[in-house]
Amino acid sequence: MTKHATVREFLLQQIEQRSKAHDRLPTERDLGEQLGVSRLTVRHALRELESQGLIYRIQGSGTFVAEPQIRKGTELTSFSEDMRARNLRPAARLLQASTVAATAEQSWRLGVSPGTDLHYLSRIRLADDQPMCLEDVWLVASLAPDLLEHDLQGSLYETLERDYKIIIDRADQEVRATVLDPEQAALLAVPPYTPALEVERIGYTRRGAAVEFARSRYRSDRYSIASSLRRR
Amino acid sequence: MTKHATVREFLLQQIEQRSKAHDRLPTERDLGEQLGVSRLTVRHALRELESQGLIYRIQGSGTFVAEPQIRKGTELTSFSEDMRARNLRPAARLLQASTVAATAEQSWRLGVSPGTDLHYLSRIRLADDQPMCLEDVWLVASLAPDLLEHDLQGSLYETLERDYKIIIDRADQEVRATVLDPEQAALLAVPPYTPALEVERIGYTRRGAAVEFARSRYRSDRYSIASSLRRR
DNA sequence: AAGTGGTCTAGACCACGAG
DNA sequence: TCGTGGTCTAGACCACTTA
Repeated sequence: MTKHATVREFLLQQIEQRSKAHDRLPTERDLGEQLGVSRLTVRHALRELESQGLIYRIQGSGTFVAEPQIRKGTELTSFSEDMRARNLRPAARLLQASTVAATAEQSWRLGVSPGTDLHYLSRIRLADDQPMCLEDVWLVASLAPDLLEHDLQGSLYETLERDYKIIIDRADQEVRATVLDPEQAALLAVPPYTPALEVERIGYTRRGAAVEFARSRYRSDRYSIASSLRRR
Repeated sequence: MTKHATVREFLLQQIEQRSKAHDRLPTERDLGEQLGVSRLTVRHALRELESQGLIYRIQGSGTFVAEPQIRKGTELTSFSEDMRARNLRPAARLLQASTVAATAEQSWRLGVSPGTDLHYLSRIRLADDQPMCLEDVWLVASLAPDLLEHDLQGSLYETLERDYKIIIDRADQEVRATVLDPEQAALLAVPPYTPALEVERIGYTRRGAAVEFARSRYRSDRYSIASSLRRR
């Protein structure tokens, strides 16, 4: 536990338990003296809280508690994390799992040669046992050999981290509106041709190696993407 | 121009003109000595570049140029800024402009009393003269009196900033998939019942005062939302 | 005029990665 | 073992807000 983490936790307590929106927090100098750390350490903690949208600072005036926001921010989450954050229980039903050769499009997106082995998973993702989205994932097979012999009913991100020490640290994502064809609609238990949110994602490690390409189609009646945006 | 801004600009030059992805940048100590600033100032600049996804740092190893990402990050932009970033020319065609009394839902979202005066704008937003989205906006009238007498064919955010010194600094946004009814489809020049991205946004000032509530419906054949996400 | 956050310095030690 | 980024200190001055 670093010192700035201690300061951050202390402030989180204050904010959540003893403050309302727009309450003034102690000055940086006061906090440092009170907690026995330097002002820079206090500022480090405040910077983190500000980037999470929990506080705002006005030069010459002070530091204040922000109004509660709908969602923390726009951060990368797995389906399982996303559902838990919505107080829903995530699960998966495996439709198909195989190893295939990368098509031209897939190899381009994943930065590998065409024909490279990819693990392909097709799953229905469930939330509280109700169908939430259809998910197709292609993973670079050499990074996760024998993946298909693991349990594929749970969080792929957690399996990759636990069994292969692969952390998806960053992703490029594209969101668009689409409609479900009759087959897809049947799998999601909605009428044919209802609208859906289509999310395409390429996941990378911190070093920039592409690991997965995923395409998910979410039921529009049960799913929307909420986020807090900030200027600059 | 602060010193860390100078360091940041220097590094941007290096990254854009003399580097490839995964090239190693000079050490923090070297940069400080070379540019005549302290290590903390260098770290400030590096932190900004890291948060923009332009570099990544590995403790014990070094600082490296990141692979180019599809979009900078997820930041709050006006329609006009968004279109310009896509190399399209933004415009607006005004359908309706009036001052109305806030409904229960609107007053709740904007944090004002029901019945409060709101400016209502209904516009077709164009990109290179082609319809891109339908936009309905409600603004707290007391914050921007006489707004309806201004030019409403351009960027609302720029008008608010220039004429009223109001800066939308933060927004809570929700994205979902929907379909266009025949009237909406006609205005956007697409077939009825085609899918669309619906974006609802509440815009706030830095101090947390709600300024606008906007609902936009984007043509799914011309518009998608791309973003880079990061862990934590 | 006083107090706030914003910037900056010159040092120090620690945790981690690689040879 | 050595060099890297990560953390931290005790000061200083500046820019801005508020009274």
